[in-house]
Amino acid sequence: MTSALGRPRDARTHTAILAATVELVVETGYGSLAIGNIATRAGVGKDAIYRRWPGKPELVYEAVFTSVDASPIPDTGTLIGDVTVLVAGLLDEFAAPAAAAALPGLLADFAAQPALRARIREDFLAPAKSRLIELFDRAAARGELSTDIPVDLILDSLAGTVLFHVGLVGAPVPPGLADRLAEMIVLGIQTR
Amino acid sequence: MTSALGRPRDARTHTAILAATVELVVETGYGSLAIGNIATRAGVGKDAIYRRWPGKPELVYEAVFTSVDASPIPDTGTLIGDVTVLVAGLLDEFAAPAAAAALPGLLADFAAQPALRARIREDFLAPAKSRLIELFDRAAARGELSTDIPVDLILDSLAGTVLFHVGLVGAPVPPGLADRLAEMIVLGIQTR
Amino acid sequence: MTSALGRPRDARTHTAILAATVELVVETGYGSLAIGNIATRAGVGKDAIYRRWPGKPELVYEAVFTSVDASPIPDTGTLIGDVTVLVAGLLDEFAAPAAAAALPGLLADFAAQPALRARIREDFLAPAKSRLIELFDRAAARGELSTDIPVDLILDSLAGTVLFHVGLVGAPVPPGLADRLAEMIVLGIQTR
Amino acid sequence: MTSALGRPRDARTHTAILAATVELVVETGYGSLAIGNIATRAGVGKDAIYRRWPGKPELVYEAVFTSVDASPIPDTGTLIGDVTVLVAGLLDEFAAPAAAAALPGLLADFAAQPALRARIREDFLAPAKSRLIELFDRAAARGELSTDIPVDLILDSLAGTVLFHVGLVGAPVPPGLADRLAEMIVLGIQTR
DNA sequence: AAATAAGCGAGACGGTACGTCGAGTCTTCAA
DNA sequence: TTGAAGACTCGACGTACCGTCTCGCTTATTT
Repeated sequence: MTSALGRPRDARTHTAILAATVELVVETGYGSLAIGNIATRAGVGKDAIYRRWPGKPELVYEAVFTSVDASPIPDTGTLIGDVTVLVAGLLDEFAAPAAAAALPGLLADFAAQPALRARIREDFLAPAKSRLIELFDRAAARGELSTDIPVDLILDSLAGTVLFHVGLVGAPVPPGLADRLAEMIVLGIQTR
Repeated sequence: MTSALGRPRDARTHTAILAATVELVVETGYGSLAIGNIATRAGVGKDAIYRRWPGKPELVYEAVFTSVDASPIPDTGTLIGDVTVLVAGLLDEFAAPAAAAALPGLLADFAAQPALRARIREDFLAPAKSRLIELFDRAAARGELSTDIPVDLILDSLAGTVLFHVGLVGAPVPPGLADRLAEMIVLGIQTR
Repeated sequence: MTSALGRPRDARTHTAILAATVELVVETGYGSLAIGNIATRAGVGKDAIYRRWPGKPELVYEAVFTSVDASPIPDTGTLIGDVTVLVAGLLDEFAAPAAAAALPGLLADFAAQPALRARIREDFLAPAKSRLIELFDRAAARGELSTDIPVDLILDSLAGTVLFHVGLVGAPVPPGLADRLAEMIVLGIQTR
Repeated sequence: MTSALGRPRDARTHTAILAATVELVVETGYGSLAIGNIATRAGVGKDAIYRRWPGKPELVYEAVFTSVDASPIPDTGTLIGDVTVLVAGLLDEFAAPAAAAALPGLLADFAAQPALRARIREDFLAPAKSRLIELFDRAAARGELSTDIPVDLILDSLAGTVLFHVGLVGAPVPPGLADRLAEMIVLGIQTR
């Protein structure tokens, strides 16, 4: 059991850094976000940041995406209902101001480093995939679906579509987007 | 007709800059790509670059995406065939080494600037949309399709899926990806 | 006899360059004086300047010091009177706006290049020395002076004092400066 | 008493910068002296220089003229002796390799900026003037001198002559220069 | 008249240095 | 050991001039 030696880390420092990060990423955008500015805004030294996170991508990731897997797996009784809830959740999360501001740059930095690239798969895709599989298993048990489902393709489609719309097109999310996207994909795979 | 005044710009300089950009973006990645290094590699002064392009995003865009709209609109006789050809074209273009290396960072920079964000819509989405509409019109004429088609949603899905897979997941493109994606989307809209 | 081949140089171009140089050196100072700006102000190409002068120092020198040796050798009847006139002439010339603005930087550039350094001696010191010698010869003939006069030292003193005051101290020239300087030096050498 | 906050400036960095400046100004001359090269030679970042000095003139001034007022006020018993020592000191200081290399360009830069121009008067002329006044007071007490002495004129003459000779004429300093200059000026003012 | 040749304004060209900014690390004192 | 402050090296930024060059055009002399 490792006991803490020396002065313990201050939780308020942690909080202040994350809060400052969220504020600044909205104000200046991810690309113009400087660690030094975050430190100043948080009333903190730069080292206090580098002591906790290896760099900007990891810090922003933690600051912006806190509740990724907090939401429970939906169970509405129909596949299309479940997928709609899932997509709506994605949209909610990615369309938030800080997320929308951070996403393109953040993804670019993650994509550029193999080590971070792996985290996209592990932290984001893998849990989402297991959720999807559960939905499909339930749907198959109800007889809604055949068994050989291209889960990876569906995952790429759902996430890619949402990210593309929110992060790159930059347009506001139209009302029925989640419903229409879920319907299209589910019909596409149900029809064989 | 205004005749050119002063010494005209050297086409070889132009070419050398674009070539050096493609080389370096593959070698170092978009984020580490420095204008000064491009200039040195091209045997050119930095001014020669800034005279032609306002910044790194515009330069890389022109260097990497040259033949966006060069390919003819496919006409295979079936909607699913046409869309497959379209998606395969997207995959070919985005999976090329320079494009794959440049894409995430490039999209981040474009997304960060409203002026550039507009260019995504104008230079990329608008032409793609008109192509899609033509395919759908032909399909509707053949009776393959009803008339109220969510073109924007389909566009987001096709482009988003391809970009997500190539740019972020970073995995090699599996053999049948184009066919399976096209099939899923087309079935998804034909059924409803 | 070499006859002029091709189009002869335009005298108005010459004039315009010199005029623009004088204007700009007063407005911006010697250090911030750029050949390109002179060309623009004169409505002229940069080559028209480089065709006539090797560089900024030579151009400014010609633009600012036109009438160096135009004034006649003074002959007032007394040595002190002659030297006073000489010093007053120096002060007039060096205190003019363009000259005062150009002098320190110009001298620095001349001093930095051995080739130009020689021109200080030839174009400026040598003629002044021969003038001084004539004054001293006349004074010796009148019995005002012994014969072994340290002409070089006197020259350094007169020129150095005036340049130091005008160029570096930057103070306005006090009324009796020429008289008092001439008196001090002449008495200093007459007493021997 | 305010205690120093943050990491204190490293004295070795300071020293290394000044040493590199002296070396380079001798090797390349003042005009070709580049801040970036000084930084490289000193093994230091450019910021470390700009943090301490506002620009090249101030840096070179501090690097080259360290011991301006270190020498004690001479007291030889006669005015001419005292002034000779003073002039010899000026010559020694200005004829040193680094000083001779820096002087013309340095003076030009100082003269070009009003703020620096004032420093010539404050840091250099004012102390020298008070020294001169002390010499003259002692001489007057000994009866060597009348009381109304044009101190400013004498200062301009001594400094101007030395600077002109060393900085612009560029000739080596002849052996008896200090004696002869001091003699001329002192006789010039003693004779009334 | 045609050929030749230099001058001319405009501006592109390869360089070099500028002064600023951010990165990530290090060093001080205080808690 | 944490923490705020700020100095440290490094590297890229975008700009400004340098002095040269390459255009189309003009203005002279020579054939």
